[in-house]
Amino acid sequence: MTDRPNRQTRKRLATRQSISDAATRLFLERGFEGVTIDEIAAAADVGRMTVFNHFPRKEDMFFDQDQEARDVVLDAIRSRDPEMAPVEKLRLLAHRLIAEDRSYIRFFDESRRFVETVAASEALKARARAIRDEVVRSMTEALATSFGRPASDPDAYLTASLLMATWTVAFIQAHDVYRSRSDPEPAKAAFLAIIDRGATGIKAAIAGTTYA
Amino acid sequence: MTDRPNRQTRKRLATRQSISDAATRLFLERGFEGVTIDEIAAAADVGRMTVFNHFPRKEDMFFDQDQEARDVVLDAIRSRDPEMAPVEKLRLLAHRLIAEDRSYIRFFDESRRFVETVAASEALKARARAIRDEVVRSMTEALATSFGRPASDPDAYLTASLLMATWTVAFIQAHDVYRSRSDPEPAKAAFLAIIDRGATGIKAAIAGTTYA
DNA sequence: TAAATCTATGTACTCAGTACATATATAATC
DNA sequence: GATTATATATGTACTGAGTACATAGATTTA
Repeated sequence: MTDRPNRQTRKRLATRQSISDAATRLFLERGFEGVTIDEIAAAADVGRMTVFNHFPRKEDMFFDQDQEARDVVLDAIRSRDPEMAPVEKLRLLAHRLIAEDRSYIRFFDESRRFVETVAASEALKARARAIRDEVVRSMTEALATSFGRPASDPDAYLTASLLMATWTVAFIQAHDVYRSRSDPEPAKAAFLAIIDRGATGIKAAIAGTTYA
Repeated sequence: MTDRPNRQTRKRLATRQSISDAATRLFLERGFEGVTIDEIAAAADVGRMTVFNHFPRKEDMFFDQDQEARDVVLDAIRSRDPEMAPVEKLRLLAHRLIAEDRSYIRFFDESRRFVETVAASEALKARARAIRDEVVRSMTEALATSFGRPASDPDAYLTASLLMATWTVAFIQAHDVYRSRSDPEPAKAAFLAIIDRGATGIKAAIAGTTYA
């Protein structure tokens, strides 16, 4: 199905990947602020400007894989289901993702280093927050349009914000548990407990609206 | 009561204020990215290093007044009241602040320019998000300790996050309404409608916990 | 008054990011 | 297949925020 891209594209993607790989490795080793663009360029054996060609911001090299995680959530919202309200659908999605041990909500040593690297850097935390904001906007739009409402509907915005707040707390809290116990199971349980609590609350918050 | 500070302190505060004033005026005129630190120093008639002395980050010059707003919320949480749960207390606080027309939730031309300046700058939006994160941490701690729980209690964290999400949506949505209507009254109504919805949801989310 | 401290400020630096030019590889067209 | 167009890699030179470090002068304290 998916045509193999032509040589130009293959080369471009290979260059991009080697920059991303070199950068991520260095960031995990020495921390985000402990690595310069010049060092990344040298490690990936490309010119400095090539780095900026592929990643306009330094932070983009670290958060280079998260599109898939966003799409899973957005797809769940977009595939409107007359049988089930979106909040419940996302709650069940969380349970399924945990059960299936999907990489972006998995608890293992590398994800711990990842989380710790973010926590140690103001710039990475800032970018993580910006990404969450952008996902809230996408969720708002997906919710509103899939119910035939204007894209900036306040109820959709509130719903999306509360969902994101819940998922964020669940993620951070679960990683805290994992850090102290080094066992994925209690972390998973903590994650789902918070998701369930949040879902209960959000349903109450939007009772009586289009999205209930 | 409050002793008049000594001359050294008075001079320091005066210098700080004149930098903050010059910076804010320039930011509102030309946008955050359109002003350099050198220009701010010149406008305030101080050396460049003096600016960094008082404001380690450029963004600090813009968000220089918001401590009061944070304290009002945190004080409400800290003054534990056996008669009323904290979520309800904050809901009523929101109504009171709107009724009293308090400056940090007021809708008038200058606040609109302020909000628009933030919206136009990635750096200012990033700092606003960081401040919200910090307030969530303070609220979590205030909630947890005022109920005699460990400072990082997950239920307190979820409560604080949902509260902040609600207040943020209310603020942004209300300013959207104000921007389109130029009338504070519908904006106030929009603000309180969202606060009330959020409060209902959060109460449901934390039913059965210490904080209900 | 002398010593200690605080505040303002200068110099010189690092590093992310931008503007602009250009060479080279690849793709598209005749 | 030669030619033209485009995409990618890369260099040079710059801007502007922020840091490290030194120091002068004002103010406070002993």
